[in-house]
Amino acid sequence: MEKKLGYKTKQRECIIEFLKENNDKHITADEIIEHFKSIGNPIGKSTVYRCLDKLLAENVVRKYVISERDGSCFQYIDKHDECINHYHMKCNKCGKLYHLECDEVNELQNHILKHHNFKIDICKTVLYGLCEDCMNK
Amino acid sequence: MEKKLGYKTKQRECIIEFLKENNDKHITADEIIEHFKSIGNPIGKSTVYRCLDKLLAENVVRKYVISERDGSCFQYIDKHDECINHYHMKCNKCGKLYHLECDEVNELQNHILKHHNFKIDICKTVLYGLCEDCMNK
DNA sequence: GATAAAATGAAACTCAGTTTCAAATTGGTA
DNA sequence: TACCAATTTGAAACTGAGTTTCATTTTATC
Repeated sequence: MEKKLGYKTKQRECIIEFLKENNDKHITADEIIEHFKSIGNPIGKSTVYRCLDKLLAENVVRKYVISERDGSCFQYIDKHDECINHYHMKCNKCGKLYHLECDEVNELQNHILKHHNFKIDICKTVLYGLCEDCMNK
Repeated sequence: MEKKLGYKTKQRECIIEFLKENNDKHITADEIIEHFKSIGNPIGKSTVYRCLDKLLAENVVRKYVISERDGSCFQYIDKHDECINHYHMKCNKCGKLYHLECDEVNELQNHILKHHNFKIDICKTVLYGLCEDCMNK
């Protein structure tokens, strides 16, 4: 078993560190670019995008495609955290993002896997609809 | 009750007609533009996009955001057809799109509405994951 | 230190979608 | 029919996320 991790570079380490520090948030590529520019340590656009692609392939980060408009979000995967079992629900009207943790909903995954032969990727799946606040308006 | 339908224009009628004829497919804005260019009756890009926005607001068409890469898809809503009760599942690997019709899955909507106060919009929601073929590779 | 493989970054590009604005079309109304 | 305001059109320029190119730099290894 070889590890094909490629070379360790300063840029890569910086990006990982930044994502680690913010692993309770969803961070966009642009936010990474802006952050390093603002602290006087700019990292090129293409480097950031390429690095994120690699980190995704290596399972170091999760990618969320939440907005039609804005860019994809990334989140560092903490080995200790088991919070991969929640869905995202996004309101079409106000744009607010909700986290849905519910055993019954998670059961759905097993159902779809068993009966429809499809293995759902919770991270990439966003349930769109109308939130309570917007329903009552 | 006034109807604020705006003016009827040739372009608008052509686009509606084209979507009607293809209401078993998912049509992108670009496909509309190409179609009318190819038959020698070009419709401007901005007109197509604006028209689709309006048709969406008027509930004449449904909009699907299926691909990260390609454009959104539109589908004419046939009044007689009740087929709004199916989800889309998209394979992360091969990109293939599957239609999921299943009472048990649809039951999920009620559950989420009752217990989590969120009204899921089936059309806009795409379940991402791995399809059978790609799982076995 | 020399070397090959891999990573960087500036710049130019792609592509879906939006904005701008002058010109054309629509649906009244005199 | 002629006129008019409101609306729609479309070419062109723009936006913004993400990609590609390629010369230069960095990395790990010998």
